[in-house]
Amino acid sequence: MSLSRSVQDYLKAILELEGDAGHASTGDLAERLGVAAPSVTGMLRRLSAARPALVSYTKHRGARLTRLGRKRAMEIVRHHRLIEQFLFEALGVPWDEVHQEAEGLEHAISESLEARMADRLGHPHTDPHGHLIPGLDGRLPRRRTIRLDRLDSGQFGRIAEVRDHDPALLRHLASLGMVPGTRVRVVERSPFGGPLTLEVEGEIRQVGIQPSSQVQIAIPDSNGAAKGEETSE
Amino acid sequence: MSLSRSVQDYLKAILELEGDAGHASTGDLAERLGVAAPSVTGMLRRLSAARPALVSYTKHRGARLTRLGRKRAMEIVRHHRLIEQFLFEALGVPWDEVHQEAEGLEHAISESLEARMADRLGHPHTDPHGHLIPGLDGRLPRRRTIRLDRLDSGQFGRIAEVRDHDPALLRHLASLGMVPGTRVRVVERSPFGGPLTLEVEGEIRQVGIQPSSQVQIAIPDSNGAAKGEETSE
DNA sequence: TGGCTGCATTAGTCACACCTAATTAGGGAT
DNA sequence: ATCCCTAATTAGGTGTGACTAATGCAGCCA
Repeated sequence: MSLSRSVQDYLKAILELEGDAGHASTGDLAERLGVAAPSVTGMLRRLSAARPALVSYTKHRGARLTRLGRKRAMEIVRHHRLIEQFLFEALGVPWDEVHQEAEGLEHAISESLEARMADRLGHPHTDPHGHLIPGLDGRLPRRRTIRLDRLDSGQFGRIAEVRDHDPALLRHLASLGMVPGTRVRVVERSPFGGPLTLEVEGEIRQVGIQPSSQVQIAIPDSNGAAKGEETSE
Repeated sequence: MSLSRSVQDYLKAILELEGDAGHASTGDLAERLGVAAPSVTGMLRRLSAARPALVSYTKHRGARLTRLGRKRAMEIVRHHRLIEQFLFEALGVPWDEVHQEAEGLEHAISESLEARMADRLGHPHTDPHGHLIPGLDGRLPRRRTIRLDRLDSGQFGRIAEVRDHDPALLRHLASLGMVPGTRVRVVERSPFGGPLTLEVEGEIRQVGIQPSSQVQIAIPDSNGAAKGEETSE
């Protein structure tokens, strides 16, 4: 039983909102998917009524993915991120465009084509925005990150990933050299949501609080796996 | 105004049937699209009622594409064939699988991604089955071909293109070395739909009438453009 | 505890694209 | 000219996924 395009989009959106808030509310889903709230209620009812259920849903209390729903969602995310990486690496599509392209292609690609792409890319672990690519089993390694705007003055770290929905934001970040892997240091935090002063690749930059909140900084493993990188400074 | 996936599939099917028979009948469309005949009638009514119309349709008389409909259909065929060529050349997808993959991807690819793929491939003129790829303007150069099973004994020519819908046929042809560009000669024709005896790359082969009918042989230009090839024998 | 406010749900439609069953039209054979 | 057969159309219905308008619930503030 294959899932319709709409259903796939709902599952992916629920997965992402769950990551942010623990559950996906009707309103948030409606906004993210660009549909009216009643459409969301209707879909959640159907998804939770299906056997086996993909979503668990209680009225007025939002939705969560079931184990199976999460698996399906992860498969879609795998498609999406592999496609992004392929477009970026193999075809040179700019990193602010790959998300939009992948949004359509993720529903059209076959498993065998996906396998071929992964092969060609050497089975990458991340997409162009630094997001981890789930394995074929739908599982992801855990990775601890912290939002750049939550770092204190003087702290530093390496950019792990950036939110990919807004092309303008991505272009802005790229123009500042802020791509995954880049090392940044917080020079100063202005209070009350003012801009951050950062050191990026030796340059001092002012970055607004909004863009900063879209950037995740890697938290090094405590067991020293990433120690080499940290001490190379 | 973008066309739904179904509409795109109808336009493409009408284009192909028009090529074979001059017009697309309800029944033929239903068979090709895998839907019931009344569904086709309904769609043709909608397509011909739309302003601007994509299809001209008279009851019991089948459908034809309008100028605009043909343009749209050609755009889809361009997507399809470029994707086939890309999968074949850039990803090594076997030629009997590319059609099926492209069937889904053709509806999901953006113009800008298509341009990038065309660029990467050096703006190819044919797909892996030898079919011509329409230009961005939706136009195709004319090319004269004749079905292999219509060739007389002793005649020879170069394979221009082969039908791509049946993977088993494609595997069969590939196993005989019968791919676009290959030179074949008709050694003998059995009467009453018996097999053809061919010479392919120096080998003598028996080929059934059904497979032969799916192979188109190039008819050399009369002005001698392809003369060099013909006389090199 | 009562009431307000905002968010969510129910109620009722619509368009799209499909289906089966019943009817009608076209075109060749008698 | 009529009959018959096949193909196509009309009639009536379904599931999906969306919408607007109207109603209902939850949680907060007083």
